[in-house]
Amino acid sequence: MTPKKNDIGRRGRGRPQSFDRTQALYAAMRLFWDRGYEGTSFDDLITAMGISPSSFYNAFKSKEALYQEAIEAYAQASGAWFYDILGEPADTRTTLERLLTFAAAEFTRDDLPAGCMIAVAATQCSPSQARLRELMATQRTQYETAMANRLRLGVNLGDLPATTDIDALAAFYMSLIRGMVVQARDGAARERLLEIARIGMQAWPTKDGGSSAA
Amino acid sequence: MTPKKNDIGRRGRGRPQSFDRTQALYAAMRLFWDRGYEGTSFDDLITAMGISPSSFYNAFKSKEALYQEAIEAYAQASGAWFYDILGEPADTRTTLERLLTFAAAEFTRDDLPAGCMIAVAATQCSPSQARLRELMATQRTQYETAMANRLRLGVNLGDLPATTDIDALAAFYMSLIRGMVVQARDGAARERLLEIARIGMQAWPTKDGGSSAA
DNA sequence: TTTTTTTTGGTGTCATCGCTCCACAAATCC
DNA sequence: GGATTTGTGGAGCGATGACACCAAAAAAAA
Repeated sequence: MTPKKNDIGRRGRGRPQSFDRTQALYAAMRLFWDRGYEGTSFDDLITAMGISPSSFYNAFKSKEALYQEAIEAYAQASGAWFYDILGEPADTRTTLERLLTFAAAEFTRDDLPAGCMIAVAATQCSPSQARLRELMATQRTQYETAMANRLRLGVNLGDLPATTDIDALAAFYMSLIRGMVVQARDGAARERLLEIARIGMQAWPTKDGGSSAA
Repeated sequence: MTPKKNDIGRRGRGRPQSFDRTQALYAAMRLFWDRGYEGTSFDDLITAMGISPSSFYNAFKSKEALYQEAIEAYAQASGAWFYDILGEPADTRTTLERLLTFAAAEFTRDDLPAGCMIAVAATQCSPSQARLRELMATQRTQYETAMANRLRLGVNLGDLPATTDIDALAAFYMSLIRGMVVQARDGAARERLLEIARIGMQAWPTKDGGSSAA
């Protein structure tokens, strides 16, 4: 709570900002996370951020620009585990298992809104928000591509059969994760998400690429 | 386009409605389906329904009441396949397989909005829409409960191991379906959803309740 | 035909949304 | 200290959202 200096430092002469820009951004992020873009009003934002409209406009340009910044902040703060785990030097199956387990935990933290800010955002919105919708779809595609790349590496490493349909497998696990997000937002307990994750790992491809039926 | 009589018939004396209430309701349903509740404005609605504000108010009471009617219409028209398939006299695995396959097809019809009206609706919304949010969560719970009941029947029929965690398995498949909805809304092709469904069936419990690993 | 009941089109209204403007305050620079 | 530069609080604004009202219209009932 100690008022820190702005992270980008003084920009020259003139009156300094009376608020912590980073802190305000995080407050906005949490609101957007919980309520979505359209569900968060300007007044909600400036109240939660503790600043006036003019300060808002001066520091963040517009609600839409703030949302984009909030997404970036989310990706770096609360979404980094995804890429972190993908980059760990474990075998591919273990990596996916850790990813799902971590997702279950992250989606049910009691110090942050439930679920994920990006996973199901702007899937239903007014046509005037088409840009936002495409932005979120792009974000989701990027996460899915990152997973696909890790799975492809798994094929190269011999962790997965050469016949594996990488893109489909990535789509499957991302679908599962997004469904977990809906569960979390509807109030599901962490244990429930962990069970979903465990069952999801049963779908992991076998050497013969076939079913798990006896 | 021929003006049909209202499906509930004349209600007595007085001027008859000049529009088809059912048709107007379906037009509203499609808008809500595509844009969500908050993303659909009053003007959008009356334009798509082809009626005036007073006719709207007279016939549907309010936007929120209309939304509830739209959900019911959706459940009966575009969501019925879910319960239909659950009620088919196939073995449990086949039933789930058909459910996922049908979902992939239904979520990518070109004559209707992509995805599902309920699966990811109101997961992020303003606090003023708390009632709506709970309504949608309840709807989702009902679909999940219906699936759980069918799975429980499967245990009783011997289609599933007695040790199966029914609720977890239902949560898993509903999560997958909801994730498929996000994929569909982001523009995924039907084939992609079918692949997700196919992979999802790999997670089907085996007799030993264990992994499919060799 | 007259009365009664119901629907309709058009307009008005009140609140909210997302800014925007401006006079002032608080720093730095000289 | 004065000039300059930048941020701030608060008031206001145009647009949109979701109705709400009312007089006219159109049908059945008498």
